[in-house]
Amino acid sequence: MPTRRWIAHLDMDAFYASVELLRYPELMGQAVVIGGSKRHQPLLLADGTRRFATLDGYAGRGVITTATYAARDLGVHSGMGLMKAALRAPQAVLLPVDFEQYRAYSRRFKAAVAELAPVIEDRGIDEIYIDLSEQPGAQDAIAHDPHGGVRALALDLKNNVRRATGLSCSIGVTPNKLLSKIASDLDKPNGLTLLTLDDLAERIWPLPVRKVNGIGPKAGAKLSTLGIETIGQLAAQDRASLIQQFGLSYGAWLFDASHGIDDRPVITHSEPVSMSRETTFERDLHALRDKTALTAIFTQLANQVASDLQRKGYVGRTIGIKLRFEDFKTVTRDLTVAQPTADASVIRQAAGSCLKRVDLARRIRLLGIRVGALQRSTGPAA
DNA sequence: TCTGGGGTCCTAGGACCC
DNA sequence: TCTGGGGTCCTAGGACCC
Repeated sequence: MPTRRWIAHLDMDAFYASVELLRYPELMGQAVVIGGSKRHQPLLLADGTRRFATLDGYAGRGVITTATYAARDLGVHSGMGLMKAALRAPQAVLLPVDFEQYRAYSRRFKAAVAELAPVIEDRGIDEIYIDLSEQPGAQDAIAHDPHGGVRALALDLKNNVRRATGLSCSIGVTPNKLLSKIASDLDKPNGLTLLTLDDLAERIWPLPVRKVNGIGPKAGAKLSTLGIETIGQLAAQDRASLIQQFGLSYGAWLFDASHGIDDRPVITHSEPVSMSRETTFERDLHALRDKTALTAIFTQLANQVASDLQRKGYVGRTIGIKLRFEDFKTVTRDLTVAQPTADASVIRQAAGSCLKRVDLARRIRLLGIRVGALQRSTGPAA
């Protein structure tokens, strides 16, 4: 392991929305949000132009998965309910999600990076970490002129991604994953940010604690009640008091993170731990009054998760369900069976016995089925 | 006008075994 | 028989991420 690592974090800019703009270039520069169901597919008119749905009057339970930068300027962002977004930006164009298309572009941008730098960790559909430390050829450039060499390599990555996909991305390059993740966000879109530990106080410490990957809503709120808003303020705490407030594991991690310390390697291969399917109903359903509909959905979820497992070549031993009630309270139940399976009827039956252990007095808004403790299946599905 | 769907990891208690 | 300690598995919930 080299003493000095160079780790890149590459994040595609407004990925889903940008893929849609390739398909509908006439929307370039406009406020566009992606989310919801296939109902609002654009209509091709007789004169060859397209008619797009807008957020105005949207009714339903969808959320925004991605918004263009123009839409973000209107105060809407990913995760926001579409009905709330419709009040803020009624004229924004609404497009349905097309995961198959995004997955195709995801494969393309990752392949374009791999041509130049093969040590890649997948972090979902639109981002990756890349270990540049051992780059053959880059090594000399890095040794002679660390910043120039690394910058040139990162620019090559951006160019290759654009050539292969027509899309822009933002890259952060630093000595570790934690800092690179923050850095890639500093100059979005189409950004390139190089930082070393010498830049910590000036570039990282002024940022809000929530910019750290791993500090979420709960930890952020607790830090705020302690008067800690920025990463610098977090770094000014002593380790012992953070451990006292947050426990040994998380407290020590908070301390290290605020000082830019992160030794995690770039993981180039990982096996899935679980696979699941879940669905939120258009209206809340009652276990007795809507028994027929619920039964059909339950069977469909079991079939879907079974076919996912079979297609990808896995079997699992722990079968579980997830329910979310009308009051948004969520419960899970699971059951570990003797023989790992990918069989829809076995999964359905085990999930059914989990369901019997839940009090179904309240109406249900979400139902899910999960299979965990996965192993690779050998031969034809058991 | 409440909040999608797909994941990972951690914690904690109880069962069970040696 | 009145009572230790360690290890692993199972289950439930929750924080967090993309």
